[in-house]
Amino acid sequence: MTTLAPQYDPSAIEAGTYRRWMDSGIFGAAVDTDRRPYVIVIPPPNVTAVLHSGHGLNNTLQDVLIRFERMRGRETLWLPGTDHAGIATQNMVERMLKKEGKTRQDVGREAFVERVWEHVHRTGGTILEQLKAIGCSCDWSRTRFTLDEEYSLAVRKVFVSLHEQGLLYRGQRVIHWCPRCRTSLSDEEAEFVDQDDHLYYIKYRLIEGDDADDESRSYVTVATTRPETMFGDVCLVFHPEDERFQKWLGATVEIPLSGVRIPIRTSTVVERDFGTGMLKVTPAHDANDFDIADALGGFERPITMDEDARMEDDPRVPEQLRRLDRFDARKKILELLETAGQLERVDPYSHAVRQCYRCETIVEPRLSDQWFVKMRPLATPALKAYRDGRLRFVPERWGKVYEHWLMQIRDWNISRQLWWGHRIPAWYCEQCDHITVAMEEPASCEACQGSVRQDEDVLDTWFSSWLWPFATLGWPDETADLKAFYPGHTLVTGPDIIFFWVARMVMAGYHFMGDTPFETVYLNGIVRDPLHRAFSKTLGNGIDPMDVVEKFGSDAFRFTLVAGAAAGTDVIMDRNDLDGTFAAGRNFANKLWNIGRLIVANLSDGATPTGSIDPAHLELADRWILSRCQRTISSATDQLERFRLNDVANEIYHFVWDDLADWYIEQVKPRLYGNREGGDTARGVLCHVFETALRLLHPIMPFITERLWEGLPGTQRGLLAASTWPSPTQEFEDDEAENRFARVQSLVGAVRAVRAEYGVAPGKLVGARVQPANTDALEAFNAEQNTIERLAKIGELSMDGGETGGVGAHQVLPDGSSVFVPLGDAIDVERECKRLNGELERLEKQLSGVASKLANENFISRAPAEVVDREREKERSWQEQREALAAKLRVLGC
RNA sequence: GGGCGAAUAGCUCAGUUGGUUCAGAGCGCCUGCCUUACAAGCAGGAAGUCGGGGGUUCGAAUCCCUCUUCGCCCACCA
Repeated sequence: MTTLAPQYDPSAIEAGTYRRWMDSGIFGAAVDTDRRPYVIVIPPPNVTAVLHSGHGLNNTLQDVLIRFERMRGRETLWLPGTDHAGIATQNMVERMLKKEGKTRQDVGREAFVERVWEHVHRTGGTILEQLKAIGCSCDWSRTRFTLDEEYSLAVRKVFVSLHEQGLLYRGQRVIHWCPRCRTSLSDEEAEFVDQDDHLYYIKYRLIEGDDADDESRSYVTVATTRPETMFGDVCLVFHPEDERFQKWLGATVEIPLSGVRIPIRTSTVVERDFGTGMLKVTPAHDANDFDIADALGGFERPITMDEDARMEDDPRVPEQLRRLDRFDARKKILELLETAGQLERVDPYSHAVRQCYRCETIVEPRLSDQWFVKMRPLATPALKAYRDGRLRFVPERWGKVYEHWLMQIRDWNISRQLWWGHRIPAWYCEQCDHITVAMEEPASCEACQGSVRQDEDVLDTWFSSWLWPFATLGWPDETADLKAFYPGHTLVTGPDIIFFWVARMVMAGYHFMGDTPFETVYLNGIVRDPLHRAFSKTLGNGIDPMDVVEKFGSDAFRFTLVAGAAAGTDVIMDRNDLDGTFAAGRNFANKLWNIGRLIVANLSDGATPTGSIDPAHLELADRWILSRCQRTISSATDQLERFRLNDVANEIYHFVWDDLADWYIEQVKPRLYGNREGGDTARGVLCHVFETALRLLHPIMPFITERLWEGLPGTQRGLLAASTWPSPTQEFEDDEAENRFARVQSLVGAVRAVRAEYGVAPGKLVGARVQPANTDALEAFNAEQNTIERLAKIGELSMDGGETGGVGAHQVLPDGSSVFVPLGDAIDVERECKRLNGELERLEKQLSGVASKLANENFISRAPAEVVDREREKERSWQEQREALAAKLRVLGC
């Protein structure tokens, strides 16, 4: 046992404590055990990420669950790792290159990928070290990376199997194209953002017949938000039942500026009330238009913009517009249309456009060849799992979001035109049309033995992360890990990736493993600033968890997050007020520390070994705290099982601070000091209760509890992290003791209130006479004399002081009993009267001031209403104060 | 356009099946205390028409309707 410093210094113990856990190997999961497994896979952070508060919250919650289940005796596996995060990481390295004035094309694919690996090897995995700093008890021996060689094998295996099963195909579709990242994106990666925009009404010249190139031309007006796409138009369509346009069915119009001629057709997709009721169809640059043109049949799909979203160098595009960026082109086109008199009007129009989720560039719909996964067959079991209750969400409402998405799921574009990621295992024949899909590079084309070249693209990052729960365990091999730890149990993540990741993991889990990868999805909230904005790098409003750990300790950080975040609710943190934000956790850690110090200081001589408390010697306060302790155990266990982690934190907090520190410890102090009667019992109970509190608190505050645990007496107690969660039993539950102690508390509270009110000096004893409301209460009070006297010994209260009748104050207790607190001997009545009279005088002066103000017509009529109200409020509160003072003076008889 | 959520003390938020325990917590504020575990503390205190309105009920912060204000998600009216 070592001595403890008066103030808790987390930095002095945390690193060493973590090392002891690591050395003991308790974070490692064993496969050869009878214990029931409990598995969480970490949401793998980007390999180049540094820890932010969101990670802090997410991983703390996981660690709380893991440590809780570990202490409950389950074989826990918390599997850590990182994600290669295709676009994000590639962008990061591209930005680095840019500083050197280079692009990835300049350095070439191989050198670029080499460069990314270098970066990953140099700075990657920083975040994992930071997770250790906040106490995460992952099984680090099983750390995985989504680009590990074994992991890549799983990814290829999945690609090949899906292909064999007919669930994977290469198709030409209009996909979301990010011209900045120069890659296609899935629907989920192209997020909606509202934009104030314009609707342009453009006049297409009507060609009456083949030879109608005369001046009797009329126009058809079409509304569009993207005039720059019009060179890719293949027809105009209106609703087949729209009377207005019937006469033009089959007619030909000319695309403005380019003069390309296109027909007018019909489609039921058209909304008659929108725009002019006439829609331009651009199959290569709009997904809907693609479908319309496809349904009509027989149209080309001209691509009129290149990969950088510049107007294509193509005969369809007027020469002066070629190579222009799409938005510059739009401006130019509008000018030209205006000049030509073909811009009928421009309406303001706000709508949602899609942008790249990584760089926020507006995406351009673009026709291209991509690999797609047929999702509907995969979605079916994932939906069923939710509906059958095999998979549940906390909070429940997210389940509906999950369900809705799966019901309207569309095929998943998994090709990315990037260099960083899993290269698509498909090889194209140079001679024939055959595509060879295989685990390893084929020597030649399967069909014709021609030479082959591999697909240039890589796979969507999420195409590897959706395998995380089983690919990390060695799949497709039938490893011992896989057998032992699949399916897992809880997934803790943010609601923002329900579609990207959660739903897809469930689909992959059922498809490849035949079971859900986890039973419960716990969605944590988002960490926000005081203006409720999410933390972001660009806003600079975030809090670096490492700063907090350094300043207040990991436990303060963790406690604040856990206590402050009910499931699914956001956590507010103010980077400009770290002290305020983390006060609860920091103060609580210090409180624990000092309870520990008191115990250590008083336990050295003759502590009763924990667990051998003799019921016969227990006093009321002992029975009370043991009962409260037992209830806290039951309740905390229950709340933890229901994922109400904030309730767990707050309940233990109040038990430790209010019950243990403020009442029990104050009550037993007299027994603790020296060799008093009952001292050993008090020490035994105190030790037991505190030890229990440490166990309960350990999952939330692992460092300080481990250190304090180490300081408690008892040989070979081992690590708290490897110890057990207190079992919820009824052993010490004692309603009677709780009720009776509650009466003591109310009595003591009443006396304290009187003391504060009348300025009784600290340390000065006052007496109290209780007139119990009924015989039950009378008995109870008589039985509690002992306890009350104990409290009296700390200098606040005695039951025998004071004269009946004399000067004193009455207080009514919740049970109806009344307390009389004689004050004659405790205060200098004369002086107190003088003081109170002085106060009263001052109040009267203030009151007459405000009264005359309020009587002043000018004031009432001219001053702003809220000022008048404020004065009225003042008057009211001063009048109340006057009443209170008068009452006090009456009590004191002056 | 559809859906979900939120509105409770100055601030950030709890409040589970409608009922003594419901009007709470932390921070902040006011008063008094350096009491031998802790001033990162102790004791006491002020502070809220539970967003507005209506309804159900013996009883509503809680259930229903409606309005207002915010936030999020989904969506092929270009």
